[in-house]
Amino acid sequence: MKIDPDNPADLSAQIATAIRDAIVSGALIVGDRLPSEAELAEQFAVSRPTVREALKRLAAQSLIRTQRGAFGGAFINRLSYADAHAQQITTSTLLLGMNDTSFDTACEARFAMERACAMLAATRRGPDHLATMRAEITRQGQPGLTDESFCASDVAFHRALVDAAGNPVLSYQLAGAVEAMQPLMNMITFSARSRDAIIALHARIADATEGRDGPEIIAALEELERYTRQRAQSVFDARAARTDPA
Amino acid sequence: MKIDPDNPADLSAQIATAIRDAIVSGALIVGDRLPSEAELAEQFAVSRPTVREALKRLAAQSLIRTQRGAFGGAFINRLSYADAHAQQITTSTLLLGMNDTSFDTACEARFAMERACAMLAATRRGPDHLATMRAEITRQGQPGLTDESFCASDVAFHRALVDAAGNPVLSYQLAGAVEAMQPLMNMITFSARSRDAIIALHARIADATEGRDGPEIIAALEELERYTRQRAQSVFDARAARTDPA
DNA sequence: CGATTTTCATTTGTCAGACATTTAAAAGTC
DNA sequence: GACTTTTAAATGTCTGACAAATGAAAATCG
Repeated sequence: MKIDPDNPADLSAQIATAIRDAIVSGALIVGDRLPSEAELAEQFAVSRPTVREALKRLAAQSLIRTQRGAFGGAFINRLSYADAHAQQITTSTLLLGMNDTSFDTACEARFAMERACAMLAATRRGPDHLATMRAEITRQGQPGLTDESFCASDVAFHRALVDAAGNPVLSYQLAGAVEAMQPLMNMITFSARSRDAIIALHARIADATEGRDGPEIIAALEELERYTRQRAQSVFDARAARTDPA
Repeated sequence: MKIDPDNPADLSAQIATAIRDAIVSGALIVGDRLPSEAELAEQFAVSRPTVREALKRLAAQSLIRTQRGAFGGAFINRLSYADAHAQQITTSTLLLGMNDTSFDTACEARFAMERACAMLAATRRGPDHLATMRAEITRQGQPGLTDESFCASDVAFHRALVDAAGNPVLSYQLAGAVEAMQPLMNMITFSARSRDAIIALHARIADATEGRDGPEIIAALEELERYTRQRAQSVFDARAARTDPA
């Protein structure tokens, strides 16, 4: 674990990279304790604040956790699915928000991936997944629900479908795709009529999931994608006509 | 943008979260310049090193970039697909490596997602994608190729297939699933015969992509998943028999 | 002797002040 | 006007220090 002292730029970044590489390569494993900040400072021939900046970089990625006190220090963290989930959602949200990704592109990716869960969900769905889906459908039908709450419930419904696939890796990957779409979906105002159409499709998905009919889930998701993109298109068209009435 | 000064724990984490929230919510947009470290220190009523630790946390997630000199400072970074790609691969690799995720689970997720690209890839594939796929197939057939190189070429082949779908969001999401599998795949030794089987399936995928036959791509990928899992199983069985000859 | 309390060394969290380095704008010069 | 020099602002780094937490060891007490 060495750094290049001739490169006077970004010492803390170099140190962080060196330690990260040691973790990824397996030289440092979960639970291992890093040397104390003072010892690291001596090893890398830098000051303690510089070491600390490097450690904070790693902490930001949940690679280490720190503990104060005697026999405390920085420990290699087990990257949990929950941590990875959260990171993925933040990253995906920013990615969509900052790169003027078109609604269609995001929508296409999201439904393509969600359909990938359909067959597994049909096989492995349990009563809890079905219960969640039914509950969210009920909520979506309640009058007076704000658009934000409707979208949140929509996300919860689809998460239940994804989780029904019973594959944590798939759930983690899909989290970004499904949840990051929410800010984009929030830009769409859902009329009562379009809500009914969506709820009907959700019911169709829930029924198909209950009946373990994978192809039917896929068909319903395709229909939902088509409908969502059409709704978005009309919203965007209306907005364009309002701001640019030429 | 406020922090809780009564909570004396993790001031730098609080500051980082406050700024990150401002970015995610859109209060700070790409290109905006944060106040200088000295000004931030004054605003949050903390010292400059503490502010710096917070900024390094954000830099670790590629949320900001810093520039030295007059009129320098910390600027909100545009999160590029390339940055997100790299982060995703690191996170996914660590996730698989640290949570004793079974090979089957990872494999199932990876192929499920990859099949989600098949229809789009059949529609949108260009000559460059085909060329890459053919080139990698050729490389995979060369004698004397190490297992690591074979796996690397395998990843490149599948990346080409994913990229052929022509959806950057999908490419970003898939990067984690496909590339993070590589360390797991590297644990498998590929005999000449199993390489031939894989190459044959790759050729089948390339042919189907060329013929824009989405269902055939999916069928070939399913076959490949089956074969991969079978190979892995026999490798693990052999290993278990060697270490535990009871 | 056993249980409880106290002490203490270790380590992270934070602060203050300082200097080096980089950078671009502003001032000066020909 | 074009070029050079100066300068102010900002990050990068260092030194030294103190506060707070924490678990182990020592001391104390029943």
